[in-house]
Amino acid sequence: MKADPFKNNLGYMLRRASTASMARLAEQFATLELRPTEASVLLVIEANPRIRQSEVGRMLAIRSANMAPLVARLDDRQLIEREPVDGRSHGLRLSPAGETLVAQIKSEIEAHEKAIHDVIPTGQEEAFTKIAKAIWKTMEG
Amino acid sequence: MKADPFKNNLGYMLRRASTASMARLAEQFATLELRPTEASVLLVIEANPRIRQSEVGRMLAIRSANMAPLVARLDDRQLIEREPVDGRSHGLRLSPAGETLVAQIKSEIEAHEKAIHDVIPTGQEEAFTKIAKAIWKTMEG
DNA sequence: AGAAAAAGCTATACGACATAGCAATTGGTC
DNA sequence: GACCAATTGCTATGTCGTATAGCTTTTTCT
Repeated sequence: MKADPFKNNLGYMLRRASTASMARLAEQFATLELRPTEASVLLVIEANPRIRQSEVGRMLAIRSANMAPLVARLDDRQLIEREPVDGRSHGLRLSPAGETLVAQIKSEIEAHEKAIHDVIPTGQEEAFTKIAKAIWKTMEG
Repeated sequence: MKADPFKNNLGYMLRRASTASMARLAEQFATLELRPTEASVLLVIEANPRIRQSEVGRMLAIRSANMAPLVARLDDRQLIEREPVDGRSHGLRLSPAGETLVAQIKSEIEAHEKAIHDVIPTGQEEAFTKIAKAIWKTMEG
């Protein structure tokens, strides 16, 4: 047996947990021909009809340079519709096909969340989530 | 203010926490001209002198196809040395320069761990780490 | 009116990870 | 001992998320 220098290393556990969990989620979304990032964009649009893509990018930490082709793909697939808000920006909203897809996304995410919850000792889910959020907010920026 | 569909979403918080924390760690390592993955490989080698790179890959979940160029870089920089173990594999160990660098890596990681710990309510660090590890082990494979 | 900021975009690069396929060596089984 | 399967290390290549640089057009502020 080899010595593990990352035993009980908080940052390392966080990374492996996130990677493993995202890999599994990506598999789920593959059946919808969606990547996790695309799914997250669709969810934000659904929750905020007519949102500008710059705003979506700020919420999800996706730069405008990366939002552009991403949104273009969703538009090409007719999952979203763009309508001008002013001369420089579009408001995004889901198309009917997008609405249908988001319903499936939500169900996949629900299953995914449940799978994670099942690993956490009862009563500690909220505390864990809060700490993860605190780490995010503290470490970013 | 926009509606956030990921409010209290465990998987999403995990991902953002991990991304933000890794980005900060990568900045720290940049001064050493090291990427986090390279640093982790050096730590495993230090903890297990003469380890084969296939074994390092298994411990860190790095495939042999990706290990090969990674280890080659470390060898080019003379941070590690390879000695034949049998006809098909090398044993890896740190060079003197590698030892020096690992000391710096450890100090960076210590600071990083402390920064995360400071965000967690006292007494909950261990529980949090344990849960992260459980999520990793459950979700992977 | 002019400068600064915001929005969307293209081109391009990097880092981590993936698959496919290959040569050489080792191990297990008949 | 011969043979097949597994292991090791490797190249080539693709994907995904993210990054910077630079550009145009439009809006906002002074």
